[in-house]
Amino acid sequence: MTLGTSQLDTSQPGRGPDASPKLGRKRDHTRDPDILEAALEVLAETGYDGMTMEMVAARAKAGKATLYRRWPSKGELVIDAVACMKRGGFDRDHLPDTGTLRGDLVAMIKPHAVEDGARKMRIMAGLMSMISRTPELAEAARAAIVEPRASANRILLQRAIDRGEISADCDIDNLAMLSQSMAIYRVLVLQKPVNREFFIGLIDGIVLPAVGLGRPQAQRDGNTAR
Amino acid sequence: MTLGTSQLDTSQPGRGPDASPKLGRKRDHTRDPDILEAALEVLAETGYDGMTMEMVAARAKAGKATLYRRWPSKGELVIDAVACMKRGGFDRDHLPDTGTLRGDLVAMIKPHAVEDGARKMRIMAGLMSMISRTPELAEAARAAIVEPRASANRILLQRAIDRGEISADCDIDNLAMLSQSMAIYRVLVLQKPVNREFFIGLIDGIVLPAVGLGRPQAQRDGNTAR
DNA sequence: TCTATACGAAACCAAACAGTTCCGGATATG
DNA sequence: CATATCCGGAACTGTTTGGTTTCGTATAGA
Repeated sequence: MTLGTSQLDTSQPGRGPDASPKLGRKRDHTRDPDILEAALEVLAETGYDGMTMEMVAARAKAGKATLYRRWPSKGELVIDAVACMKRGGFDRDHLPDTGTLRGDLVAMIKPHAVEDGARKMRIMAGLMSMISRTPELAEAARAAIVEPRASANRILLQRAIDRGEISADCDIDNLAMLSQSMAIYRVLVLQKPVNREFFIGLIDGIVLPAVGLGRPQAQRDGNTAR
Repeated sequence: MTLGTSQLDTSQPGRGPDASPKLGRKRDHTRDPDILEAALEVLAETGYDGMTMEMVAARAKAGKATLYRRWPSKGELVIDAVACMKRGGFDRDHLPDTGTLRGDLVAMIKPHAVEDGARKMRIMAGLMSMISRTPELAEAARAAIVEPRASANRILLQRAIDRGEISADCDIDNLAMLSQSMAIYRVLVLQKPVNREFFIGLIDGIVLPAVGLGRPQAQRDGNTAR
């Protein structure tokens, strides 16, 4: 949904129907961003079940009461935190446009993007146990963590088709998810680092060959080391 | 679910020569297989943190005391259960050999294998939260759940290379993990079913094109359709 | 300055759960 | 039958933790 603004808890005594407080501080939940950020950090470090509200409160230098004033439960807080994690979403207009598919794909692998991706993978790992039991959370995670990159890849591939670089028959949908899938697998299952070389290897070893661009043997060194 | 003497662990028949008790019952932890099986079921259904020893005991129609007589902790039980989950491992000698890579890959997609794979995905999901904090568990899960299929794929690809069907340059390692990666992603993140069509689509849309066999529009009809 | 409000800190409560202990019963051996 | 062992079930303990309440305080508006 929208930011962390669910509905205000109206359990405070004597609140009038008018929502605008005439007196006292009017700033409304200033600490929300800090708390959400803290929740994401703890989530990435300990996973959903290992995470406690006290950890989040301590990390955000807040009190547990503040958390519960704002979110009715731990689950809601996590959903909100994940949903608010929109940063890193690739904007349609800021996508690389190098003229070749390989150039575009490689240009996507900025150090910042890799690092941010690793963080997201860790968050995703922390969510895994809960994700299969909370469709709402699954959707939030999908939209915030993996969909941005997948749709960016989809756009890049579509552009390559439009300019005639690759065939229109290509399985764009699966190809767009490929790097994310393999990255999750690598981090969560193989427990190996996801770095630039890994992505390059994927591009040159699978994606480009799969779209008929062959293996660009001259333009880089061997990645299929065994 | 109802067990009826699983063939998981054959530790009870031939007792060692040394440890033979002279009196009383000599059956040694007969219930172990049932308990391990129950642990896997509960694990798949509720995840590691949601799983309780009482659930496992109840499912196995055993007492909690029996569990703790045999395993020192919940963690140890889970590690053992995962490690004992060897079934479904593809034997090197029972792999399909149809003469073509596509034939072999498609032959791997038996209904039983798909169903079993889905179960393993669920177990893996349940383990996720714990897996990053318990290297021992991570290794057990990798060896029991994903490695068997990956290595089977590797063998199939290698055979295709050996017979000259595909180039030796292919990124075998990544290709062998591809279907597993995409399946995990699909089940856990996309929450869509992993069925035969999905795997066929992967083979025809990505794997075969990536190894230079092109898209087999002519050789098989109706398989790549939606 | 006064006042209402949101805040952080800490105490508190109830439920759930890992792990333990005890006991009656089943069962195989002698 | 006697005995030794293992089992299932249930009661019990101690701890953790989600969630609540209380209270002193900081702050912004009147």
